Amino acid sequence: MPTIYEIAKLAGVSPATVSRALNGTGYVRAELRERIRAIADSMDYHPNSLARGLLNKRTYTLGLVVPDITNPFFPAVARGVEDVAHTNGYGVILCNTDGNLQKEAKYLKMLRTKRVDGVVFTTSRVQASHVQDLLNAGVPVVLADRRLDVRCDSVSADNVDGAYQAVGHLLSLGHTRVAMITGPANLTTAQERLEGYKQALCEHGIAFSPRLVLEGDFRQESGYRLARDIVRMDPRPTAVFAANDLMAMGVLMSLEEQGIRVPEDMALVGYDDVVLSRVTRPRLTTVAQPKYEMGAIACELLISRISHPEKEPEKVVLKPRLVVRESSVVREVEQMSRLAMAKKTGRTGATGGNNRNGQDT
Amino acid sequence: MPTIYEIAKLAGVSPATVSRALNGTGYVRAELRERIRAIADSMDYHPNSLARGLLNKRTYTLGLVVPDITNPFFPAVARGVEDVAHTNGYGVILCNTDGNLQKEAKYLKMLRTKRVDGVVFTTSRVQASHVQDLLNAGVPVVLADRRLDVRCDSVSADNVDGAYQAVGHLLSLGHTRVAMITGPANLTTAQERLEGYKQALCEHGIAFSPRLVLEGDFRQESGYRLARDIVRMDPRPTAVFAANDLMAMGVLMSLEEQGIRVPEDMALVGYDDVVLSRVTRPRLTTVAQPKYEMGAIACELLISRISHPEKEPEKVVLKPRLVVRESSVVREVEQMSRLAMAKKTGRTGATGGNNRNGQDT
DNA sequence: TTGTACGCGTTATCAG
DNA sequence: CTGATAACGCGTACAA
Repeated sequence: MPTIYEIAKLAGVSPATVSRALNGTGYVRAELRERIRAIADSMDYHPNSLARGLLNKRTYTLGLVVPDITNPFFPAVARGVEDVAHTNGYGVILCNTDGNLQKEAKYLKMLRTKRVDGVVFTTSRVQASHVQDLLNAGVPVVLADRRLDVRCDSVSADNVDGAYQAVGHLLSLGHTRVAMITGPANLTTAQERLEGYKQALCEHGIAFSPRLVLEGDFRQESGYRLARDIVRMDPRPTAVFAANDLMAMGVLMSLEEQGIRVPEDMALVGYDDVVLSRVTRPRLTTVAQPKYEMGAIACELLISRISHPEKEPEKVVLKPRLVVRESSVVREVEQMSRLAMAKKTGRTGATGGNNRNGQDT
Repeated sequence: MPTIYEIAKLAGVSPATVSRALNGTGYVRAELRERIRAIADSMDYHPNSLARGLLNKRTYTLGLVVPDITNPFFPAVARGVEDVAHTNGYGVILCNTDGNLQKEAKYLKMLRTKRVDGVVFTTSRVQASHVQDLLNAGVPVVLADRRLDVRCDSVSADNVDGAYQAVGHLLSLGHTRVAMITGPANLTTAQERLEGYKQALCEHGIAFSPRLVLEGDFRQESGYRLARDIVRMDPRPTAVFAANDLMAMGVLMSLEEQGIRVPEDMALVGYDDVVLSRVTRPRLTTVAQPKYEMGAIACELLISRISHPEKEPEKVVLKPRLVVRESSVVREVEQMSRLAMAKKTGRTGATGGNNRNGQDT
């Protein structure tokens, strides 16, 4: 690994001049600068960011803390973070905590030792104190998709609005008895989605009935199980809103086994727009979260805060988007558009190349 | 950010002693060591890895280059890499190249500037020269799931064997006319899977017929389109082996639309075991790749090479595993086991908690 | 057992 | 326009 000293020697100048020439900072005779650059290139010189960071207290490295990158929600967020980071010259260190506080603590220690310039948190159960410690130490933090009672920037999606859109959609199709399968009552996302359900009913002048609300656990099996309870209700609901796609998937399977047609006999809407929801039969109407944008905005907030440590914290709330597919409306036109789509594609890739812009559209 | 100097001042000793006390290196009076540690803790001291790295030429940071973390294949690999890295005290910088060589070059420049101790490559079209440059610069490289004519460590899955298992499975069920939809002919994975198909036929004494082989592009649409050609063949094949799950998914949709039952009228096997294959109707028989293990082993190889730069390169080849589900065999028992599974689960999580060990099982 | 002093590679400051 | 020098935080010979 060559250093500016060796380059300086070869160029017959001082290290300081090499530094200036390479960084374009300060005055260097144009011709000399070119010569130095050429020499640096020929030596395959790469500046040492450790030495740099030691001096200017900037590492151009960020930390990204997720529970598990393997969980389908996070790759899109991570991609958003990483893209913005990269275009701004930052690298991103990935941390999988599994929601384990000790692991989280260990990762944070590593990040601090590496002197990262900031951290994006996307973990479900963050320890408020962990975030606070970071903040106290002067390390900027942005929370993505998490509400936490800490004074820092954050991005999240409006779960109330998402659920409101979903249920509003069903109600405007004429349904009047809409059952809901919620998530665990202690999670804010679940609470907010229930709230949206209530608001939609209210707005449409339909009384809220607690008996139509069943608590699931965000896993497929609970949807599968609770669907049977819904079918047995008297009078039977004509539509179901599941607080996430996994549970909706379970509902779908259960209904199929019971010979109940979707959407003809029972309409169904999920939440999250995981890839799965595009390939079920019928394809699932659902609420898409702007995952990529969440990551991207989180990273923008972070980078902006790094240069302005004292400005007021921003709380960005993104709007989710209802994606109407086949599980909620009887007539459909998607079939044609899908075929049209297929025509214009020609890319190949080892594991099925995809493109991020197609992620949430 | 406190330094050992400030700690030294408070403890009334020299910085060197603090360093020794904190690192447990060299002799320090036990009582003094404890006192120093206590002071360090109270000051929330974190060693500066930049200064350290500058000195010992080790950053304990690795680079992970993937085409796109959003592509369902890579999170599991990344998780494998990251887990092993973390347990060995390394951090991992994530790089998404989108298969774009210029982006790749830019990332590699960043990684070199950051003086990462090594790099794991998992990108589909790696530039051999990029890898070679790294190697020449003394940066250890491990290739995961990629064959490349470069002298370095690698891990990959045996695609020939996977295809061989898949087709062997169909043949032993009594099928004699098995069609195959391959991937792009220029990709080694596609070539190898075709080779496995041929070997299985050969072994079972069935002549290879080129007319039964159709070239897809690893995308769902090509499976959808080619399925029609297969149905029109005379005599019609009774089974299809698709070189990946996405194409198998397309086949499934097409067959359903044509009123051809799977597996009764036509058996189907895919490749990759993406999550999707678990929720289709019927669920897809497929070949599971040990993605997590690939990542984990890649990282182990890398770390081991970092300490032994001169040892012979290792080429690890992992065995894929056939996962028999409903799309290939008429009688099924999975239904029950699924219900049994459901009973013993109780975890919750904001976005549907999952666990990585369940990834490939 | 502890302290002193140097160097890792850069850049910023100050002379020249 | 260019060069010398100090400093960033740490670990480690070497001296005490």
